[in-house]
Amino acid sequence: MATSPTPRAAQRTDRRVLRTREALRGALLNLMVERGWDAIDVQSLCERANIGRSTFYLHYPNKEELLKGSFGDLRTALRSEAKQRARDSPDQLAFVGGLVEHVHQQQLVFRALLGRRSGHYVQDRFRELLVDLVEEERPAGARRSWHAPAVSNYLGGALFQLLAWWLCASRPQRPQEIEAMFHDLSRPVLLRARATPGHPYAGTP
Amino acid sequence: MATSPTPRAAQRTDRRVLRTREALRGALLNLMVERGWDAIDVQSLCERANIGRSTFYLHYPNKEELLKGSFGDLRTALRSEAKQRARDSPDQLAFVGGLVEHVHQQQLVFRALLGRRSGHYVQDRFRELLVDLVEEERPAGARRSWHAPAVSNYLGGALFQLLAWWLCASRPQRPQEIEAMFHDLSRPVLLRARATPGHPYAGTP
DNA sequence: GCCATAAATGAACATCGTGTCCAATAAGGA
DNA sequence: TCCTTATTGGACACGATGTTCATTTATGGC
Repeated sequence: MATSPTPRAAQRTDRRVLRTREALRGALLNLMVERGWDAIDVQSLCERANIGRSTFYLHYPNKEELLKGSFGDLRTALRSEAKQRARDSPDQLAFVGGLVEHVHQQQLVFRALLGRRSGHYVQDRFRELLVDLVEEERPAGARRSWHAPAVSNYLGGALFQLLAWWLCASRPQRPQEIEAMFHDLSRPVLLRARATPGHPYAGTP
Repeated sequence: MATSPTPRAAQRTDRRVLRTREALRGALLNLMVERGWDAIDVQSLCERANIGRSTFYLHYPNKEELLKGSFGDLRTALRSEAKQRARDSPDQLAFVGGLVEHVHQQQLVFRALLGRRSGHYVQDRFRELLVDLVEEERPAGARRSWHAPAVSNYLGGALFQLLAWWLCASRPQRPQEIEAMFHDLSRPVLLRARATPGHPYAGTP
């Protein structure tokens, strides 16, 4: 039960559990912005959600699992938005535009996600998500050799850090500027990665 | 006292405190590799170091501060190595070679530093360190406009994630391959960043 | 609408890690 | 040697975690 907070089927019809989980996710988002992941404890989570503490453990074994559930939502949202944008424009990494815009609109949440007061678990999953999104948008032909995932990680890490820098220092740059910059810096990376289908990085034994 | 574990002067001559702090740093490294940052508590730190628990608090207010001290050492080590390499070769980002080699030799430690069982605090400081190293090696002329730090963050994040991917999936790539790949992917980024001294990312109002 | 089922509640409990304090002891340095 | 300073270990209060249970309350099938 506690391990599958979002079963794909509507097997969960009982409104009570829906309300409870909804409230908990709201409280999580709320407190994340307010205090940062580390400073959240189950106690305050339940208070904010107006829920008994024992009820929490009826749904999730710990706060990490609650986050995992909520994160799944963000993941699917970003992914579908990404796919849509990918259809509209044939450019590689088309999802970045939507992502940056989304991050900009939800500044507070993402600052909590990426910032100094975030948590290791949160950041890792977000970084992983970015790398995945990059990976998915790269043409299948470019995925042959070992350095394909390396390039995805390179770009994903770069995107992560660029966003973190943008958000956490509360820079005045507009989202379009960030997007343009990322594209400008990444285009040559993609071209170079595509142009070398073999094993170009053989090193010097 | 506890806030300055590495005073630059030899004001601390008492061997007892030196031994104690030495032992604690050793234990930290040891347990970091063995369990990961999150799973370390002061108790086991002291046991491993053969030190009374109350003694720990005589030196550091918590385990984060102990880490901060140990991290300072790594920072200066990498930095001096970076400067030396930078003199030997005129390439930008010359420090990467030494870094990758160092990471390779100390695989276990760095896997603990970057990996899934690391901690938010650890990762953040390491990422920050990489961004700083990139920043320092970039020519002064390229640091004018707002996007200079953005480029440094881009590259630092990319490097971080590339290393993390390399280490944590225990890829068979040799350090030279990783270094070559990073340089290959980053050279166009540096060129592009240098070629546009103005505000090229104006966006579309 | 009734009722069996399932969820929510709150209080109590054991457990663990933290950080502080202190008196006694051991070791260092001049 | 002798004074100073670090170490020691045990006790303490505190706060958060996760579990259990008897009781109350809401839901959905009939």
